Amino acid sequence: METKKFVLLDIDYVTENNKPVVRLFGRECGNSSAEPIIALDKNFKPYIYVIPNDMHLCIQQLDEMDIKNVEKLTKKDLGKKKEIIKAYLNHPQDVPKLRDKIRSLSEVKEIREHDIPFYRRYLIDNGIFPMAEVEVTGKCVSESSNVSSKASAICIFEMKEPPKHLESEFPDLKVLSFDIEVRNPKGMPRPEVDEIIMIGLSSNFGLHKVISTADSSFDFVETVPSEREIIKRFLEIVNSENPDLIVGYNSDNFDFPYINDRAKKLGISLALGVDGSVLKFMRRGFASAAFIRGIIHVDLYLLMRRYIRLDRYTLERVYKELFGEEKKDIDGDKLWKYWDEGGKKLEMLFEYSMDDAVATSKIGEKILPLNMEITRIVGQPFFDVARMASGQLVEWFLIRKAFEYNEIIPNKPSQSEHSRRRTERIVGGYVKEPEKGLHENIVAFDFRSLYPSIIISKNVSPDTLIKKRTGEECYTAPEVGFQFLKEPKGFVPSVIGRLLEERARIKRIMKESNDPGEYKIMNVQQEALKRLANTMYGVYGFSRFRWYCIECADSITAWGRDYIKKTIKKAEKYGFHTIYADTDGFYAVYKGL
DNA sequence: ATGTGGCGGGG
DNA sequence: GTGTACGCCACAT
Repeated sequence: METKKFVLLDIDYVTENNKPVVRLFGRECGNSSAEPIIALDKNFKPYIYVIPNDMHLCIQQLDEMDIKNVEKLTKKDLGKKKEIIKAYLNHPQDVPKLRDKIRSLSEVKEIREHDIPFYRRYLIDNGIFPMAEVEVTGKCVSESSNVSSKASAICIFEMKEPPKHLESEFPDLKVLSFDIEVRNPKGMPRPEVDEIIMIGLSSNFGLHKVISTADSSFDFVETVPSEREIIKRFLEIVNSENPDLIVGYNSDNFDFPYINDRAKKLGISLALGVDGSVLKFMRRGFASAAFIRGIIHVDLYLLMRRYIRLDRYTLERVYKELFGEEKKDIDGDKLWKYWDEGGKKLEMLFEYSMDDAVATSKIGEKILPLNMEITRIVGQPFFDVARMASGQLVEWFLIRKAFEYNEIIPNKPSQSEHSRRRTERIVGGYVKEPEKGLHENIVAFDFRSLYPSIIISKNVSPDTLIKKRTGEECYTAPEVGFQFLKEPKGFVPSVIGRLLEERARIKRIMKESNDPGEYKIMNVQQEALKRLANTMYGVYGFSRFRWYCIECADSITAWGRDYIKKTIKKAEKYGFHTIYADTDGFYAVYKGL
């Protein structure tokens, strides 16, 4: 038996002998030349929760269905203790196959946690976090230099015990950014006819180049004989450098699909994965996501849309917003002319290609740390986290917390429940339309984390919401009149409370820190905690969420309106006239008494 | 007011 | 893959 420590980058499962085998992908921390590790766990079983009418009869019915591996458990369901059944199944795919049948058993009141993807379940139940270190115990089963088409060595490790989470430093990861150029003389590039002419690469490990079929006097240009060789060279670089992350700009929907289409046409297998698997695409609703096993592909376009509010999200616009510098741009419709003309124009095109890859790199450097930190808190794979909306982030964070607090996770709303919820309207924050004119000597006031504070101080949570009045002490929301128990502390208020405490703790340490590197990391950590706390309110008001609670959402905004109105009134007594107010802050001018 | 359709980014 | 989902705006009715 030996142990290995590595940064957890990616996770999935494969099926062996009809049993799931979880695979953890990672690389030894702080050693950029270390080989990738794939740790296998054959001992994690899929399960769902069954809430029975009668415990004994229900177990009998499950037994008749050939579900013999069951455990009795006590869990909380929105704070209420319940005796439930944890029913193990053989394979994750048995869950969608069998759940309807289980649900319809006469002794089954409800089934729960039947739609948590297996790898997510694994992360939650084992308390391990992507982008943080894990320690595994077992043995290395192969130190192969030839797994499928992989050029480099890889360690395959068989785990004998569950993995352990290690409190670890922020990992130093190898990040490769890329960007392709296409010769498209007619409208948008069409992969059937328009060839790739350049692939620009930039990284934080010294690799900066443009691979192309054209010659150049620039040192950063590597010339190869054909488009086929451009793609092969790209593959070769990824396989030999083993970056932890690959970033692109709109690469989910353009660069990777395009490379994929061209590779198919040229008969190249895009074996980019750490396990030798090919580039895959996952349909995620309206969009698609490009996926490389064992390497995290992040599309920065998606992150930027979440990170800053802009009218447009072109690479140029985003770059200017973040760095204040203009980036030279070539009109997409004319790009092919630069290529065809050659000479000076071609050199400009090379510069543009390199520039785009570098800009992508720089944007990545700027926003990846925050998102990695969010990943370390939410505890789902970075690939997923980088594609989740803020509400989903909060929901998956709460799902993890629910496991820690021994709470059963609420089910997702059914289609009909979802449409019912959509008809419910929540009154928002208080807005006072701004007074026209140029105002001088303005004072600004705003509440710090207004909604999170209300949730905590008024204990606003679905499990503390009073449905029928008893004599217990409670908080009553203004206007709407909903009531919340003072004790015990609700699930969501507890979780937000812990987030804000942790943030305060980090901010305290920051004040005493004189190490700029450490300071920067802690600043990102507290920022991530703040963002998560501030979006927590959303889970109550978004119709498709598990913790939807319109009474909670309505009460929070009602208290918010109450607080700001009272504050404005108080300011008036001291001679301040408010000229504009919105939700959690206002601007005023001093008029005197 | 309500419904439907298209689009974002990329070259 | 314990799949399958956005949110906004323009335009029409």
